[in-house]
Amino acid sequence: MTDNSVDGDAVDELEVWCAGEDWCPVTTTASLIGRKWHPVIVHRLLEHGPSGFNELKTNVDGISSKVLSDSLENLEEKGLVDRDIVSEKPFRVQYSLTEHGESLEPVIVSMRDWGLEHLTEPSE
Amino acid sequence: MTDNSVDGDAVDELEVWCAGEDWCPVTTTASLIGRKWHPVIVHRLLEHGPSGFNELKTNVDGISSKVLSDSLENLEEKGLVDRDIVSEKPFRVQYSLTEHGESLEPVIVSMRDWGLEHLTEPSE
DNA sequence: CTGTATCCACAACGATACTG
DNA sequence: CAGTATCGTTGTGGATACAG
Repeated sequence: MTDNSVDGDAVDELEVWCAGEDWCPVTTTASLIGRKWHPVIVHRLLEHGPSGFNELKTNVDGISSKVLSDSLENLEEKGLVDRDIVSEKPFRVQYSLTEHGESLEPVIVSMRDWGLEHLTEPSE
Repeated sequence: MTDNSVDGDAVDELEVWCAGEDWCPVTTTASLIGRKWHPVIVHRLLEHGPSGFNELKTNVDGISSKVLSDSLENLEEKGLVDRDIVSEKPFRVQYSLTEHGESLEPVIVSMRDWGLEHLTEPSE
């Protein structure tokens, strides 16, 4: 390895960085968002910005309260999502992405693009 | 599709394509590779090319026979991976990516890059 | 080498209902 | 609005052993 410059042209080839080491960025990334709903939730937050619980629930489409709740808790633990109480009287909460979470945008975008190009028919 | 509205400048904003419809490319993509090991396996196949079972098992690092077997079967069902018997006498098999599977490269690369940039310390 | 056979544990998911 | 409580099902992961 010349010098493992992480970005830019290093992308043209998928090489080393995992050789010999016992961790791998793909593995680690997958452990954070490699779940059925996590990428979708992050995506909705990217798309719609900070959202309330039910707003998110509606946007995510098909997720149950419990699963959304679990997922958000998990994303919080991982430092990808922030939960802020914006109002006590009418109890309102806002979920938003942390910087860490926002940085996932390229990943989510690539997933979206792939889905758009290769899965135009979900019935497959 | 070089015309892809999906890439390039379209990325600056994450908008529509999911509005009103009951499917979403992110959801669908996540349902295919939104698992702990799937992206890693696909990555290894991208990196090392067609691989045998144990070769893959070694490369994936830490995965058990059962889980790898299960995952490969799942990836096959999804049309992302092909399994070819290359030799009967000394029984040898080769797993390789289908075109569909190879097309996931940008997604895997983005996951790798994100991991490299944001998770230099897996201990976090 | 290429897996399968078990068994087990636990996480994820899902539906429904219900509370503050 | 923002969740929790339950319960049940399925999926995922991991260890060990064994078979073609």
